Amino acid sequence: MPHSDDLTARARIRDAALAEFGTQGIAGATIRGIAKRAGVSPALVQHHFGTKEGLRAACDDHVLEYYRSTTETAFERGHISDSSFLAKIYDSSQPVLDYLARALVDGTPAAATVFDEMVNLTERYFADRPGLADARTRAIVYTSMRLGGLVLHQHVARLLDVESITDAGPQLGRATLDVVSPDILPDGVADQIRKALDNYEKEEDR
Amino acid sequence: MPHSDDLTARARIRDAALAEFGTQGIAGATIRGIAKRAGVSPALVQHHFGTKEGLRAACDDHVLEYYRSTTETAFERGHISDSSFLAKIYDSSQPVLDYLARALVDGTPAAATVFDEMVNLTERYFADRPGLADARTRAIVYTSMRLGGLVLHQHVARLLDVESITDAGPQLGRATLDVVSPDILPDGVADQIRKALDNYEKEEDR
DNA sequence: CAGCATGCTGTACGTATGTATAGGCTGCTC
DNA sequence: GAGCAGCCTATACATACGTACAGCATGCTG
Repeated sequence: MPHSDDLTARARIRDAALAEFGTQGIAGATIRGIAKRAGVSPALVQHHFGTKEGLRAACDDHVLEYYRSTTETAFERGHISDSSFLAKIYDSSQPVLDYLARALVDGTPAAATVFDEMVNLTERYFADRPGLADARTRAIVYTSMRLGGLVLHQHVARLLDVESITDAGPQLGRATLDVVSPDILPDGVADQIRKALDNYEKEEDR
Repeated sequence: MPHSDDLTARARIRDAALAEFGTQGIAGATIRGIAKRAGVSPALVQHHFGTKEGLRAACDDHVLEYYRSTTETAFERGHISDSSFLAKIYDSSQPVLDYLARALVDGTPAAATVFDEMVNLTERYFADRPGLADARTRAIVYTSMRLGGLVLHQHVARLLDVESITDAGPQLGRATLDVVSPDILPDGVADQIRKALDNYEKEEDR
């Protein structure tokens, strides 16, 4: 599905850029490398996006819009349970995930925005659970922890001996449930997620 | 204390490299930039470390040795409670932390080793707690989560409005206690950490 | 004091990279 | 069919980078 030939060249370049930025880092990626991956000339990259920075900004826009649309549909369907929402993110295409992980470390504006909005969502979602720290700090720590698995995906995948962490979704979901305190989740959500994980695996077995 | 003039030029170059690699990324850092930061000529960098890759390897070695020595002293003192151990890591000098965070994402050998060893330690430390996932996967997820706060330190610091996350140690510690399930920690450890945090703050107030 | 190793610098070279420019091909409009 | 706009390429250029090399000062050794 990804990288199909029926995409416009512009879209193919953007996808290639996401992948290259994601795997090589923003500084490490090159226009020529991106062009090669997209199967076009380096000059076409410049034609569509102007400069490397412009291309990176376009990637930022794309990831941000992707993030916004997924959270929005999650909201519409009413089940903005934090986990299903984050599951959406993990269902993103690999290039988008790789880029987001890198962007969070390289400090692009979109990554900062995604982080901030996730913190805001989490803070609201967790409501007023009692704890040692204030709700805001807890939301920040929780978000950094959940995204940690994304940013460090290569190590998680390596130790689990899978190609991509998306190949170990339920396993990771269960372990996450073990690690995260049920006290900070709204009542009943933990059970809800447990059931969802079971159903997911049943469907996969068919 | 860091970056003092009484260090050998070789050590100053290494520290400068840690900082540059950490802030700019490995591909983004340049020999010239490192030399400038260290206050030496670019040629001296080459004289001491040969190539950029050699310099990076030296940084890897340094971080790995730093990590090993801190975990070792923690072992010797008998309190290899995971948290105090991770607190040690967070007490590392800023350049070392920055480098480690980048190295985990850029995928250097030392970073992979640190990750693996932390997983092993965590797995042993958590012993045989019951849970949905196996102990190994839980250790992997837990480690990725804890290191997530390190790798994403810039966003955590930004939202907490502090210069460095080391300026918010107890606050982050408390929030972490809120987020992490007490069930996976050995009995009594949560209380232990709580007390340690209180003592730490008392000492700081003096 | 001659010889030499060590730490350090200045300069130079080849290459890769971002970017600018000129031009070609296709398909549409009048 | 002439003209033109959009998509695309080939070539060229300036810069920054990693690296090689020759040389200078200092201090130690015989």
